Amino acid sequence: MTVDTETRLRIGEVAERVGITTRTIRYYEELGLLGAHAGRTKGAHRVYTEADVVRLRELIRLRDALGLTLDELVELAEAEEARAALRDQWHGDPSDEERLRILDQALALVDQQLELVSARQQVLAAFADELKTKRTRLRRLRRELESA
Amino acid sequence: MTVDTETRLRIGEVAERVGITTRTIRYYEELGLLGAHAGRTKGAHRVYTEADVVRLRELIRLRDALGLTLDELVELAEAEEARAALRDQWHGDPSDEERLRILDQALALVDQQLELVSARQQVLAAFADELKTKRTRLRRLRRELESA
DNA sequence: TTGCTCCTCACGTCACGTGAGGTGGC
DNA sequence: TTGCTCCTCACGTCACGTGAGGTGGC
Repeated sequence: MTVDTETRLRIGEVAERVGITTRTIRYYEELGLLGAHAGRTKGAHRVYTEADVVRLRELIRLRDALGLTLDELVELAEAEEARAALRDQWHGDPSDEERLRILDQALALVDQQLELVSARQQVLAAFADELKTKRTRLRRLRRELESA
Repeated sequence: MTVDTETRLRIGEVAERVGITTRTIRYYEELGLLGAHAGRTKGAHRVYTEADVVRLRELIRLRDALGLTLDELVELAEAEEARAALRDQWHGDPSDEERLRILDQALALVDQQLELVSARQQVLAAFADELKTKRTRLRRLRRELESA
């Protein structure tokens, strides 16, 4: 899963690839969800890489599929940064207890997201069942009508 | 599936049962999603039945699970009313072609919703797979650390 | 009568949409 | 040079949230 960090993308290209508008991208940057490229002088074009596309897709999925608010996304991003900082220490030389703590935090987050996914899946499954029952009933009526 | 149309509910009770706020209920009424009880004098309390609770739950599910906008819900409600009007004719004595047309419209709507559900299910399934892979990896790391 | 829930404005907020007017890179 | 895409305000919109101030039913 190596990501191309060479190709420079413009905001319009990124927006099209992810399926959102440029306004959304600027808004997310404003909220601190997109680590605005530091060395950008005011008025200059924003420059992105494939890594930004991946990140944006992930944010959009958390928003749409799990229904997270942007505030929750910001929280999550902050927690991720904290974990990234810890991950840098990983190869440094933390104690085993420290490493366990890092892993357990990561596991808790994954479990939490899995539960949200599971809850949504149950709602959708129930909905699908209902719709299929409805469809069966309608189809039966239709057959009866045609054979009459 | 007979629905209690006896018990009179107040807006606060309805809100609690459905899991939304009273503001949302009033807003939906304003948009025409909730057939405001006609004979209500200005300032008088709104009165609901179990049927309204069922309807609201359905609207909320279409909003949350399928991501429909309120505009789309209004459209859908209008289409439903049109179908309800036709259903009243059903027992009247429409031609067989007319009946077929009614059934086909209903089937088209159900199919359309099933496709939306299916699309959402696929996204969630892919997400769940990713999270489970992540979890497995984290757990393996954790075991290795503990047995060291 | 006393709370409690309801009522109607009406402004605030979240997550962007949509121009206006101007500048920069192939 | 000419389009095209980008830039920054800044106001608009959708779907409600949140009081303010007042009235009605157990």
